[in-house]
Amino acid sequence: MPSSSSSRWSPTPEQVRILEEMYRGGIRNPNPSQIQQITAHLSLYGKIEGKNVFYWFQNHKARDRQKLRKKLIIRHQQPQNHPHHHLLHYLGSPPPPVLPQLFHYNNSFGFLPQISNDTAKWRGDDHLPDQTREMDKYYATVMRTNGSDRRMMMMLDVSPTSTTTTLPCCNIVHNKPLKTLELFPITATGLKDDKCTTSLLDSTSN
Amino acid sequence: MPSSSSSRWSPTPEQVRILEEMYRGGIRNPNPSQIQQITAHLSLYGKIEGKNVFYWFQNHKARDRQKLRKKLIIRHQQPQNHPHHHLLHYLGSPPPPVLPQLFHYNNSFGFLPQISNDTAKWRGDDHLPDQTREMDKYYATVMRTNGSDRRMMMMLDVSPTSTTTTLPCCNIVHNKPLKTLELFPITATGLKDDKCTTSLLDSTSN
DNA sequence: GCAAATTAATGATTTATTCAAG
DNA sequence: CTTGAATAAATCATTAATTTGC
Repeated sequence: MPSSSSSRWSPTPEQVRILEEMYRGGIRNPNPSQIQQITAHLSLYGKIEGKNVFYWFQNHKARDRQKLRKKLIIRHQQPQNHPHHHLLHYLGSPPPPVLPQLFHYNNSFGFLPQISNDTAKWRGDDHLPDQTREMDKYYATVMRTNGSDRRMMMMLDVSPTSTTTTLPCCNIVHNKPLKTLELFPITATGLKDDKCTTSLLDSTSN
Repeated sequence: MPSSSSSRWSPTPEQVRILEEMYRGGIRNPNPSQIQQITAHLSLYGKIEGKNVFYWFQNHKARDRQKLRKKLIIRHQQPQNHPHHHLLHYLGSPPPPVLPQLFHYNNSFGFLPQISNDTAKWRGDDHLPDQTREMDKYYATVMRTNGSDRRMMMMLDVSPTSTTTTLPCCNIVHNKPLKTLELFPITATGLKDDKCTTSLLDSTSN
């Protein structure tokens, strides 16, 4: 039995492999659509939920960075005044400039690796085209129940303008019907936000 | 339309008052149900979304604690070796033991103030009663759309045990018919057979 | 070989910090 | 300057590796 009590997700090797590939491909902060897609895809290889994907990326990114930091510190060996640990914030993984071809998931999925807007945030300066943009940020908290029962929820906000009016339950806007799992033009169309499409490498500032 | 561009929520005085009362009443980490309720209630006083409530509590707690910390530091005035900011972690607000009567919201809502498990975690030592608990943790994703359109979703996890097939992508399971907003398990990210995906998504292969 | 006991990894939570609108 | 929004760091807790004694 599926174990009445697996209190935490244990990714299968395939799942890990795929996730790592995506990570290397440039994904850092998958947005909800991406999470959905990834989850759907990975669920072919074993039990998985959206939150697992979310957490995986969070942790992976953090630990990746952590490793790098440690390395550097050892390198320089200056124990004296290592700064407030915040100066090292963006050390870890300057999101890959552009994803290499590694990312063959482009084929199966529709999304580009999306250079996470870690450094480049949407500076709400530009007047975005219009809709077309789907979603940008997310936030997450998970609560657990007593024994083994967990659940992850996403509550659709009653959109401010349209007071309710139906929530299309599948609020995802699948534009086109596709085959196995694919995605719809999420992030679409090169909006400023996820510049994965157009300007991939410019920023790199820091 | 309400301002094509209000990029962030501005609570009305009433909303703030109520939130503060709840905070003083002991609420620190409202769970999704609570958030729903609070949101529903506060929406009577102005535009508001679940995530706003969530963030409000996060920020309020953090800043409350922050203030206290600052005070203490000034008090002791020992600039020399103030610790790694972690020693002060649980300084801020030891959640009120039990909420005083302040919390008249119990009347209108169904939830108890829930002393957040800030300090006291369930160290799986105690055998808790059983079910009766609703949900403890939640995870939510907020996505924002271009201009003014935002949506926050909570997707109910398909509970691990019940492998409810079906889920035609729209299987709404309103357990509780709340008035204003309802929730439903969108996307069964945990299931093997991803239902809605099959028919809905397209390949955007481009 | 195999479990119990330890340790290492890593999934899941919480807290601190940063960014930016108003 | 206040504070809503978002992200990253730190922490907790459980599972998987592994070591160890038999």
